[in-house]
Amino acid sequence: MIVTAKSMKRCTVLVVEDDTAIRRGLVDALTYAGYGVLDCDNGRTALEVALESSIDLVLLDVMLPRLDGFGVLQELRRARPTLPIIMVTARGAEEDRLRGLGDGADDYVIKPFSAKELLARVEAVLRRSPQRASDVRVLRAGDRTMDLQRREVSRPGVESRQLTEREVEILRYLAANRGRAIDRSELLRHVWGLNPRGIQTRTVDMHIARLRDKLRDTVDDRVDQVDHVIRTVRGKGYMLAETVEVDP
Amino acid sequence: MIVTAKSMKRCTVLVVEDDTAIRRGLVDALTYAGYGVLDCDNGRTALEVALESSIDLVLLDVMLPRLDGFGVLQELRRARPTLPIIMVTARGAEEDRLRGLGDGADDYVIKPFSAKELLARVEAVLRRSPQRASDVRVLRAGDRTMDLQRREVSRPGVESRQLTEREVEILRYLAANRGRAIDRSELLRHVWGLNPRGIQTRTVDMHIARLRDKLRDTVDDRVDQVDHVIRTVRGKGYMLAETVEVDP
DNA sequence: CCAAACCGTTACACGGCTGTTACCCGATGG
DNA sequence: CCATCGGGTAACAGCCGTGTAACGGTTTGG
Repeated sequence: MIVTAKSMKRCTVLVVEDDTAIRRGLVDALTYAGYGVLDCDNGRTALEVALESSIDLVLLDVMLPRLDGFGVLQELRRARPTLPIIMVTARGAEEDRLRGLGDGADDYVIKPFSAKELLARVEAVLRRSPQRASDVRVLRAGDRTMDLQRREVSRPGVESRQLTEREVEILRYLAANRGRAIDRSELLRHVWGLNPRGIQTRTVDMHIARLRDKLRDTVDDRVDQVDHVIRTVRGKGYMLAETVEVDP
Repeated sequence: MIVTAKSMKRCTVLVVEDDTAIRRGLVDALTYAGYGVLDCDNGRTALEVALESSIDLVLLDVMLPRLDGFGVLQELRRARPTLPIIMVTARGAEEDRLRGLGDGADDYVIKPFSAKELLARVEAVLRRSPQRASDVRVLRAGDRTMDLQRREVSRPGVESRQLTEREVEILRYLAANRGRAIDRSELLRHVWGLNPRGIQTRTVDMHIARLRDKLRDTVDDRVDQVDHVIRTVRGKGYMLAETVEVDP
């Protein structure tokens, strides 16, 4: 399936490639598939465009005049850590692929490539696969550490507190969907495995409260600090504060 | 971070996929990430290779000639119950994923996928798969010494107590999988060699209790100190406390 | 052959986990 | 300003997971 899904918004791709013929081929294929396309032929311009325009994905050749692909890759990663980037490497340049992946590229294609292959990879990278809950192992917020694998929350100098299975699952789900407020129904569905019509219990709230209590941990912690881990979104639900780091 | 951790041994992955282009992509990505890679294009050969060579993980396509992915999965599971297996399914084949997970696959990736996504899945599965337990010799917790080789637990000034083979194996397995709660099923599988559906026996608990008793050893030891060696993770199982040192 | 060690099962008591209810407070909005 | 609503949490009761004593069967070693 090459055609973009109905629900998918029209994405804009930046093509960075100095060979005019190849560049045109890329632009054509992407345009035909329904993407918006910008293109340029050197690294420095690529950086400017990528950082100023609203780009959803970058197709990045390795061999470029003025600033090579790796330079662009590193700069881009620093400025926009989540921007999807696909490296375009020549056949036989194995070490380029390794280096690209190591530097944070999402994928690579090998020249020469078919339009079908290219589009498949673009689609794969754009389909931002949500982080799987099972991958979340550790959350950090300030000096607090929430170790979901060991099921405990700890901070330096304080005895660690154990977490319940439910509490772990709540944190796990919030972490896997961070950046978004989760309403109580969704939590009940995914953590409890229920399928509630409306909410009439305060179960979720209670568990959040107990969780916050364990996070608060020692009494000296100011209450409003707790919101720096689990934030209440009034009228909606709860979400992980954006200051919380999520480690795999 | 794509690069495999320093501490992780070099793992060998078996790629089973009949589409040549996709197979090559898989092999490339894995090779460049530092894995050893074997590959084959049909189910029957896959079984032979997986059972004869020393494979650490299998990437298994569902659609295969001669013996389909599920057949391979079941055969493999019977022969090597703990071998990590990732299924590769086509987009939209929901029931395939469910069936795969039900049959004991550890994870799945959906075609098309990016190299980064694939490597993330492989890493995640390898990370949570059980480690080899054979090279654990001595555990230390405080002034207690558990010598798995000599099958005894000792502490200064107290007569040492002998451990049974089962007790040694339990400690060994917990030590090899430190930092993770092990449920009773997993222990029954790895220490007893059983393949339990549900748990209805308290055997594991009993052995843990006897083990703790030997660890408690002298009466002066406070009960809650025992949790500093084998910790109960309620609703899950047991795990070695993080204060326990593991020597090879 | 006996005794001791080892092992799995059963039974039961305890305590932790959990969902519910009730009540309070602050926010919201007229 | 008051009325209403949404959220925080104290208190409680039921359930179920866990610890372990006791028992009987099996194996091991003398």
